[in-house]
Amino acid sequence: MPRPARPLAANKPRPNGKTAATDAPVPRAQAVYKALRRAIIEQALKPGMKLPEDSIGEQLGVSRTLVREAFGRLAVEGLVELKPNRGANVAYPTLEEARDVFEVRRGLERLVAENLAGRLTPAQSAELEAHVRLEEKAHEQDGPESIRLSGEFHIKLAEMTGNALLLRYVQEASSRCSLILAIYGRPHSSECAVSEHRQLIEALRAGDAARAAALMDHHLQSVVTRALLAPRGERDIRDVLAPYALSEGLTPS
Amino acid sequence: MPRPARPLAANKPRPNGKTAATDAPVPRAQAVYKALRRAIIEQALKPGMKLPEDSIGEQLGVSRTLVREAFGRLAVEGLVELKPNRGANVAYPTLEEARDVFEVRRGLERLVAENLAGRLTPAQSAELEAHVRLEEKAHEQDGPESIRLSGEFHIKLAEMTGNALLLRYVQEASSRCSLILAIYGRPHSSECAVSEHRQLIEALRAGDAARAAALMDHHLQSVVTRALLAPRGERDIRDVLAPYALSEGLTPS
DNA sequence: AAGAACCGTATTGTATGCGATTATTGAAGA
DNA sequence: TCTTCAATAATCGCATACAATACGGTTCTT
Repeated sequence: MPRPARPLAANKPRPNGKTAATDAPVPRAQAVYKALRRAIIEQALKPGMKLPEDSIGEQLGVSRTLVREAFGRLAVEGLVELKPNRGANVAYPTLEEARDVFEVRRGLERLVAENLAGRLTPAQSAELEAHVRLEEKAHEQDGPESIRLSGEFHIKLAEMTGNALLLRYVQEASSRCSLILAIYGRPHSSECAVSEHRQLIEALRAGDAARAAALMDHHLQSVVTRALLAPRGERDIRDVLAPYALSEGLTPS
Repeated sequence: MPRPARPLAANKPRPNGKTAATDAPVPRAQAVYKALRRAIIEQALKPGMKLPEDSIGEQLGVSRTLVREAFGRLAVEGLVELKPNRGANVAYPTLEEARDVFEVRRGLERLVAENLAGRLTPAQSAELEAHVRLEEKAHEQDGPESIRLSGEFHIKLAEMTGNALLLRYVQEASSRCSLILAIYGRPHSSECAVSEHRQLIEALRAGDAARAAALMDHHLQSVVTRALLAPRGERDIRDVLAPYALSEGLTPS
């Protein structure tokens, strides 16, 4: 069912011939990349889902060329799996990969904490406080809002280091964590304990690098145990059926 | 001057019609990606160099499409800079970016050290020892061999963690370090002190995670001070002229 | 002669098309 | 009824073609 396929938000007609102030003609390839990235992170595209080039291109109003380019980049970031001659899927990390991601993330964010300890400007400090207050508010009605906010807290911290590479890696790891929690996480345990965020800010402001690092480490560790313990949606049918077989005295080959 | 343009190692004509056993038809896009990546790391393509799509495609025997795809991925990894409508260049990291990369790398490799401490199998241990011996031998004649080997030592360590993401990040950081040292590094100070590698192995084998992490940290720190201190080729004319201005009592705006 | 506007060329951005590979369906055989 | 196999449909891999943009040199203006 080929729907109208509106040509993506990008590059509006622009009434006057002049460039409208700071209007860099951003390549649409990047727009496609961002769109897919968001769709995956927000789980509009679910883990493991097939990603056919032309239907996606149709939906976004671009040709397969651009979609392919986006796939390539997303594959580097581990958000899509690219199988030769068999197309692309939203990545479906194994439990092992999940552990790897969390381990690396812990290392990275520990670095963030160490970097930031004793270097927060009053403005940054205030921004973090405000953010935590938002988290608390959202935590009460426990919507998806809560999840998004706790994620953003960590991104904000990474931004404040001023280290672009560190930010990129933290973002990447975070994205993959979203995927992972979508697969293996409990329904909606809002992943981060707000109180732990508070303590962390405290340590950062006090300039206690070691304590900040330890808090961060522990914080992320507990995210794993809190949210990641129960593998729900199995990837392989065999995993789903195994317990049934056992209870019936059958032995899977 | 359009030379013959031999079609890349990929997909040889294959005399018999049959697929030769385990012959996965690797996508040529990936071959292009790898080729460019290596060329950049080995500095056949120098930092800042222009990368025109069609001449590169011609040389590799592929169309611009594949070259562009490769550029996209390399850009994600920070090895090329992609400017809209103005093409691609080999990345030319600023000193600030350089520091960022080294900081992240330190964090990552510290993680490697912690992960590996007390977990080295005898085989791995032996492999590392052998590698260090190679380094020592190469160190005497101080060729480019020496540099390559010290880099590989770190990659080997990352591999041994079994953490794919960690390996990827360490590799990425290493690649960018190559670029950085090509710009800001001393001519051929073989970057790593072999003795430090030895000590590290020692600590890993002893299972002393804290000491291993500290050694790694210190080791990478000293790479920076050893090799990175003297900014040679400046990117910006202003940097070059500033000292002259000062010595003449002029004040740059 | 210095600067601005113009135009041809080179290069990039994107769509489309064709051959190749894989998935699917349905029929014949066991 | 369950396989095996073949024909067809769907999808991918890649090259090519066309449109849009930026660069360099030239000419025109002041």
